[in-house]
Amino acid sequence: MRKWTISDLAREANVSKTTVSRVLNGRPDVDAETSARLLALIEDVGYVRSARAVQLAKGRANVVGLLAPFDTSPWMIEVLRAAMERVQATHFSLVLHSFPHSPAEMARFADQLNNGSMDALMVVSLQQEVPAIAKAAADGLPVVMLNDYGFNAGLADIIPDEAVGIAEAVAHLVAVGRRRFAIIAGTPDFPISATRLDAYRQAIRKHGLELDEQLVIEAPFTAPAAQAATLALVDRGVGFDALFASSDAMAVGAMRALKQRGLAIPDDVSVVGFDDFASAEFTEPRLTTVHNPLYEMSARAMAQLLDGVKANKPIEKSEEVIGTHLIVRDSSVPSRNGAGGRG
Amino acid sequence: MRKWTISDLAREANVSKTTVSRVLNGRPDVDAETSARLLALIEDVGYVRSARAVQLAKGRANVVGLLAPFDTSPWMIEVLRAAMERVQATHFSLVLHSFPHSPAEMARFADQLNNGSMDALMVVSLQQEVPAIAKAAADGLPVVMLNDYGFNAGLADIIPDEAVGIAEAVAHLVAVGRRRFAIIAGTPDFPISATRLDAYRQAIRKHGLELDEQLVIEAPFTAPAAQAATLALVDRGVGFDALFASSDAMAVGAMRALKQRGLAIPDDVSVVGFDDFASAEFTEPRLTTVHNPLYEMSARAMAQLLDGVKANKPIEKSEEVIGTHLIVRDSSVPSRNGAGGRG
DNA sequence: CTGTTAGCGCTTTCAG
DNA sequence: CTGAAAGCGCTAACAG
Repeated sequence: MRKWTISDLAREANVSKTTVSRVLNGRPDVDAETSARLLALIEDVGYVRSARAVQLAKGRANVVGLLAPFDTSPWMIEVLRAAMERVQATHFSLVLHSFPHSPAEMARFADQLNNGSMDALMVVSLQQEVPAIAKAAADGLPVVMLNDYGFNAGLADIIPDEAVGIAEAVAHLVAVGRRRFAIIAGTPDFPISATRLDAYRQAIRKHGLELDEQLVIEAPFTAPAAQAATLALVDRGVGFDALFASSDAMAVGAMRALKQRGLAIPDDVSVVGFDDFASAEFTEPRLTTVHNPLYEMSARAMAQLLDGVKANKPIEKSEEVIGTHLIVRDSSVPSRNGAGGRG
Repeated sequence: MRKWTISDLAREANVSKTTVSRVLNGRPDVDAETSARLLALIEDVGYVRSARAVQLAKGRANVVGLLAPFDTSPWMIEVLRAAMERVQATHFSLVLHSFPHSPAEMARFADQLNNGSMDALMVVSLQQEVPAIAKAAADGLPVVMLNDYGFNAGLADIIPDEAVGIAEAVAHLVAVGRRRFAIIAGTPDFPISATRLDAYRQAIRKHGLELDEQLVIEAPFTAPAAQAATLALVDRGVGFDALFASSDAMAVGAMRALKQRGLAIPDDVSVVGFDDFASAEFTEPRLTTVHNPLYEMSARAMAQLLDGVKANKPIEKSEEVIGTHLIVRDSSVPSRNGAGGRG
């Protein structure tokens, strides 16, 4: 016999398909002897339930979709790790979807949203309005966004509380004696650029200091761009002893520029980044940075989604915030320690 | 009407389900007018085919599974990128599976292998025998391994040709004037440790030189371990001017150690790594390294798998090799350039 | 505790 | 060019 089905088992054991199904699903209302006999047979012939048939009959696929920018982002691995761990503890599967680039891809994705191939959806850093998603959510699909920053109104969104970690960073810088704060801010096309800049400015104020606007410079979120910007910043001639780069990649560029100008890190300038990607361990010196809680956010999103599926109800609009915190490494603590220092 | 089905469409349009199905599948043998009318209706009511029903009827899920170590490996993103790109060009989906850690997880995975939830499987860096996979493959499931190094006999495996890139690296080191070669080798529990060490040794021989066994030291594949090993190596007092670290992470540790001992990179010692992960751009100096062709390997594997599914036949045992090459950055070319140099 | 009878929504011979 | 009928393999009332 090629592949056993529930009917084969039923015939072989002289019971009905229903009974077999009950045993398969561990229902209590089956005679112990019958159950044991069936289980033995199942084991014996190596029967395994057809996932497809179950899905059709149950009207559910036990699949959560993950829509994310796999093409670019190295930090996606953090999101994946968390999602996988949560999913693996259940009977769900995780299926990946890249952002649809062409209209054709968008159409296919919209179909997937509605053809029952997923029971829930997690969307990472979309940051653009996609009506098909909102519609699916309105039709009852549990959807949680990560880092959407309000682009898709009405959907649940989970974002990091960047200000907390940045405030920690500033407090740390003050504690090690820094007073002249500079920042490589991101470009205005990303919402996070302003968020991080504002948080930095506010945090500095809380310490009775002021962010000198001459020490603010914008750059794209890449190492080379930040390097150029930092060079320009140093060349303005306005001294600074603390530099916050709006991302780890930018921090790398900034550190290169500082070294180029003969400034020692951290002795002349303390550098702090944002993200805490794996690479932060590999910079020289190792980078002090604000941990971006992608893992935690993803875990949280997945928990909400799985709950949503189980409860069989959509997820309400909400904006959940996950705290960030500073990871102190070697790029920020000068050896000759200033004011509040402990050196 | 809540959710349109093929029957609803048939009734509404006064045709049979069969005809609707034909139109849905773009079969040519349908009256043009009927077809147009149906298409209009479909568009009109926003009908979308149930993926689950199609899958059950067709006996195929159009899913390729990806079994991989998501918990640890940052380079997985490369594998994912390639796999997603290939998959997105088709009507397949990619579903993720983490390595089963407990027997229970293994049992669940083995079930998935046989319950029709995937039509093909790609396995990354498993490097341990998993009979369930071999069995599924024998039963007709297309399976391709990446970096399995023969642990699962009888299955198709794709591996990098590390020797090519390492030979390039050695040639490069010779060209910039290096003659005293050292290596931080991996520990023997990983097959790649010996592969890389041997390739290095052979390459050096091809240049009429010899790898001094005093300049070989083993360490786990991490930065701290490599740092300690490098310190020990330097302290042996046997001079060297070129150091090959068996991974990028190890190279980072090695560079730290060299700096600790007052050695300049690349002027005193040229450092070359292996992997070319994103972090290689972030080291100081930027790391010259052998590119690990994970992306290419994954793309190749996916192509084979999709072919296998389309042709509806298993994939034969094979060992495909993908070339590697050297990426020259700043850690290897000394400013005062030696022998074959071009400075 | 167990079986009967309908589906789940689509595909596919086989006739016409 | 079109339709009837029989599945795909399992679940789920509803009776007993």
